[in-house]
Amino acid sequence: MEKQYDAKAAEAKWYKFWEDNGHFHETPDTRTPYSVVIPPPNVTGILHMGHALNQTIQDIIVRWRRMSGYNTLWLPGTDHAGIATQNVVEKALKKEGKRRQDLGREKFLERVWDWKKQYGGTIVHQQRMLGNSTDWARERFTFDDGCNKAVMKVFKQLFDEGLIYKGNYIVNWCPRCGTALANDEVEHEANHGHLWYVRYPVVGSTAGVKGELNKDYIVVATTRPETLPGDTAVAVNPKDERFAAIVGKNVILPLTGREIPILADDYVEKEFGTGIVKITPAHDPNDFLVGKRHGLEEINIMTDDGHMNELAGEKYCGMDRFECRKALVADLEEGGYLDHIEDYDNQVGHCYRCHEVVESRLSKQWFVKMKPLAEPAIEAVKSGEVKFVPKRWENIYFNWMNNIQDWCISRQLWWGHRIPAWYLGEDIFVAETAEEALKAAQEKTGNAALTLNDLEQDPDVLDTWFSSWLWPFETLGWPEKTEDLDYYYPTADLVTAQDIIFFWVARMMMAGIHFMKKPPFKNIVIHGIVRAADGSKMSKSKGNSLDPLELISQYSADALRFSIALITSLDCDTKVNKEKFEIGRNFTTKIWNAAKFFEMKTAEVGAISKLDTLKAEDLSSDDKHMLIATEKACEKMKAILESYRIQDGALAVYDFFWTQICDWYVEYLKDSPNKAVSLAILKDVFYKALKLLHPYMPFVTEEVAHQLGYLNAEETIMKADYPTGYSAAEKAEWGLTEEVYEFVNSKREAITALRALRAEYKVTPSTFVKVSIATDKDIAGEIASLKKAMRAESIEVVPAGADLAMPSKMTAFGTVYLSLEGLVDKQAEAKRIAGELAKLAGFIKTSEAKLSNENFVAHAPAAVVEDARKKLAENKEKVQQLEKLAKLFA
RNA sequence: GGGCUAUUAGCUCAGUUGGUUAGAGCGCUUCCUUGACAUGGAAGAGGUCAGUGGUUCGAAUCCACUAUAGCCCACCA
Repeated sequence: MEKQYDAKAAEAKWYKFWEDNGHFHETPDTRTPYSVVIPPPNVTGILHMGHALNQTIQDIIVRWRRMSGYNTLWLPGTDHAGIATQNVVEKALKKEGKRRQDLGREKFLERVWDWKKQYGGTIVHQQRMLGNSTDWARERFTFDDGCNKAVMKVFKQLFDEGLIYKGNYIVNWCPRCGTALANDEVEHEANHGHLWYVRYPVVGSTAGVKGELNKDYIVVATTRPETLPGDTAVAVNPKDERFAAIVGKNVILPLTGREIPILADDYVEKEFGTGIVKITPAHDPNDFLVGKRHGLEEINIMTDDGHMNELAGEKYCGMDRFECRKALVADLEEGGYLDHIEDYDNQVGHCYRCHEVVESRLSKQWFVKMKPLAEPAIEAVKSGEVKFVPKRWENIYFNWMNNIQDWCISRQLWWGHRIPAWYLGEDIFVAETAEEALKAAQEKTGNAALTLNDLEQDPDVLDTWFSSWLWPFETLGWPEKTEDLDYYYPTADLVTAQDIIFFWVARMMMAGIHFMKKPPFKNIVIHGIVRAADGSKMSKSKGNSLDPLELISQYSADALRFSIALITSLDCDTKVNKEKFEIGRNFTTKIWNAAKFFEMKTAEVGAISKLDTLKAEDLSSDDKHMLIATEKACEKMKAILESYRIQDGALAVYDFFWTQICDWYVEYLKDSPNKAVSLAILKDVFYKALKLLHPYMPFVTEEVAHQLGYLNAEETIMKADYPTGYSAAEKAEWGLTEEVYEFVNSKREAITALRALRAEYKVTPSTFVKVSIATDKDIAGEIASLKKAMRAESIEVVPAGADLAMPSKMTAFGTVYLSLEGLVDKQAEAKRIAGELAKLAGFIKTSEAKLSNENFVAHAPAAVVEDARKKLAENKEKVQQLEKLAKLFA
C-alpha cells in the first residue's frame, strides 16, 4: 500500500467502477424492495451544503439497506424550476440586449432547452462527486415527456372531478418575474416603513382644500399611499360608535376628486390606526373581499411590471410604484391632505425567487381545491400509515393541512407545462392533448371543420410543484402501468429538509393518495438546515457559504460525508465551519494507516490462523474482547440505522474503529503472544468494520477492502453483506461472554490508571516502573500483557486490601500501585491529596445520606441501591489509601 | 398575533423510556517522534446542565412560569 491515501484518484476510480458496472441499478425481483426518490434539485442549481447533507443521509440509508439484502432503488432527477430557469435564460438574453418577447414563445423555449442541454447536467455531475448511489439509468426530469404526460393527465382528471377551476382572484404577483405566485412562494420579511395618515374630506361638509381642511374630514391610515387612486371606498367597523354617524356618507378621494362611500365592515379593527381604512379592491387581498361583499368597483391602477397605469392619473402614469409613492405623498402634503406620518414596522412579501416586493394583483388564474385532497392525507398520518421522523413535524403538518387554501397553479411564464386548456370563444376545453381538445370542440359545436388554428391554448404554464408533487410515481412510469411502479411504489423513506414540507411533501402525500390510492412513502425523515458558523443562513450573497465541491477537493468526499453525518442531528439545524471537515479527513487517514499496519504485520508474521478453527483456549482475553466489541458494534449499528440516528451511527462506528480497534487491539497485537491468532481476528474484525463504515465512507472502504484482498477486482463492498456479528455457535465456541468483556474493560482501566499515575508523578513513559496490584481476582494470565502495556519492570500481585504506602488508583480490576523510589515534590503532592480527599468527602457525605434515606432504599431498584453501596465502599477505601499516602508526603 | 424548537465544557454538539462522580470532537495544558499513523499517542484542566418554582426517595431528563435566541405560520390597513 502507498504511504498516503490518494482520495482523489480513488474516488474517481470507484465511482466510475460502480456506475459502469451497474451497481446502482436494480430491477424488480423476489426480494423486498427498498426505494427512495431524491428531492430533485433545480436544474439550474449548483451543489450546496444543503444538498450535501440531504443526499449524504439518503446515501447512508440506501447503502445500508442495499447491503442488508433489499432490492434497493434510489431514483435521481432534476426539477425544471419554472421561474428560476426562465430567469437564468432571460438574464443571458439581456446581455444580448434582448427580451424573451423579442424571440417569441417557441424560439425562447428552444433557448431554454439548449441551456438545459448545455448546463443542466452540472448538478447531476456534482452529485456524483458525493458518491451518491443513485440509479442514473433511471434519471428523470420534471419536464421530460413522461412527466409531461403525467401532468396533463392529472390536470384533466382534477378538472373533470371539479377540483380545478379558473377564477378572477387577487393573487400574489411578482412584477419582476411577471407572474403570479402561490402563497407559499411569498416570503414575508420585516420592513421598517411608515404609516401615512391621510385626510379624506367628507362630502356635504364645509370642507375645502389646501389649508382649509378642518373637522369635516376623516383621517385614514395606510402603509401604501400609492394605491390611493385605486380606492373605491373607506370603511369603519359597524360597532365603532365614533363613526356611526358618517356611515353611508361619501368622502372625496384626495388628488382625484372622486367621491367614494363610507362603509361599515367587520373586517376593520377599531383599535388600529384611526379605525378607518381605505378600501382598494384591486390591490389588497382583504380589500378585495370587502369589495366583493359590498359590490365595489375594482380599479387596477398598475401594470404587470409594477408601474402605474393611466387609471392612476395622468401625473403618475408610467411611474414606478415606489417612485409614485414618494410623488403622491409629496402631493398629499402640498394639498394639505397629509395629517402626519408615523414609523411603522410590518411584514412585506417578497418573491422567493428574485426577492422583488410582491404586489397584490387582480387577475384570472387557475386553482386547485385543496380541502378534499388534504383530508385523506391528514388521515394517513393520523392513522400511523405514514410517519414523520422526528414525530413533532406531524403537528406542523396537521396545522398546515387543516388550514389549507386553494392552490394557485397558473404561472405567467413560458418555461413549464403549458396549461392543457383550449378556448373557443367562451368555451373552455380541457384535454390531455390538443387533438383531444379539438375533438371535444368539434363535438360540442357540431362543426367538424374546426381546426387547431381555431382554438387558442391558455398561454400560462403550471407551477413547478404541479409536476414535482407527482414525483414518487411519475418517475416510476405512471400513468403507464409499469413493473417498476408496481414493485417500487410506494417508496419507503422520503428524506428532506424542513423547508419544503408544505411546498412538496404535503402535496406529494395528497397526489399519491389521490392518484395512486396509496401514500407515496412510509416514513418522512426531516432534517435541519445547514447554517454558517454564526448560525445565519448560508447564502452566496453573504459570502458565508461553504462549497461542498471545494471541501471534497480539499478533504475528500468521504471526509465531507462522514463529518456532515457526525455533526448533524435530525432534531435541529446544523452549524458548520471548515475545520469540522478535518475530523473526516483525519479518520480517512487513520483507516488507511491501520490498513497499512495490518498489511505490514501480515507480511511479517506470515501464515495467520483461520478464524473458524479457533477454540476458546486459543484466545486471550483481549482477543475475545475484540470479538465481543465487534459483535456489539454490529448490533448497535443496526439499531441506530433503523431509527435514522445517522449521527449516533457515525459516532459509534468512529469509536469502534478508532478506540476499540486502533487504540486498544492494534496496540495489544503488537505484543500479542500469539500473533497468528490475533491477526486472524484483526483480519475479520477489520473487514466487518469496513463494511459497517461503508455507508458513511464508501470510497476509502472500497479502496482498502481491495487493497487488503478482501475482494477481488470484480467485486464491490457495496454488495457485501452488512455485518450482523457472530453466530451463537461461534460465540459459544470462542467463549465470548459478558464476563470476559467486563474483565478486559477493567484491565484497561488498570492500565489507564497506571498511566495516569505516571503522568501525575512525572514518570516518563520510557521509564520502567515497579507496579503492585492489590486484587483477589485471578489475574495470573494477564501479567505478561499488563507488563507490556504498563511498561512495568515487575508486577507484584498482593491480596485486596493490602496496605501499601504508594500512590495508587482504584479500579474494578484491583488497586494499582506505582512504586515511587526517589521522587517527588512532597509539598505539591500533599496539597493535591488534600484536594482529592475533600472531593471524596463530599461524595461520601451525599452518598451516605442517600443510603440512610429509607425512601431511597425502599423505592429505588435493587441494582441502583447496590451500585450506590458499592461505590460508597470503594470511595471509602480510596480515602484510606489517600490518607496513608498523605503521611508519606507529610 | 399564533405555533414550534433550542439554551449542557472556550466552540460545535451527544446524553433513547427520570437512577453516571454529566460525555464526544475541536481548542487549551503537560509529556511522548528512527518501529501503521504528529492528519498520531498518553495524561490532564475546564460544566452549580439558562433562571425560578413544582412533582419525586432521586431531575440535565417530567410539569409550570420567566429570560434569551432561532424558525415556521398569519390578511390587521
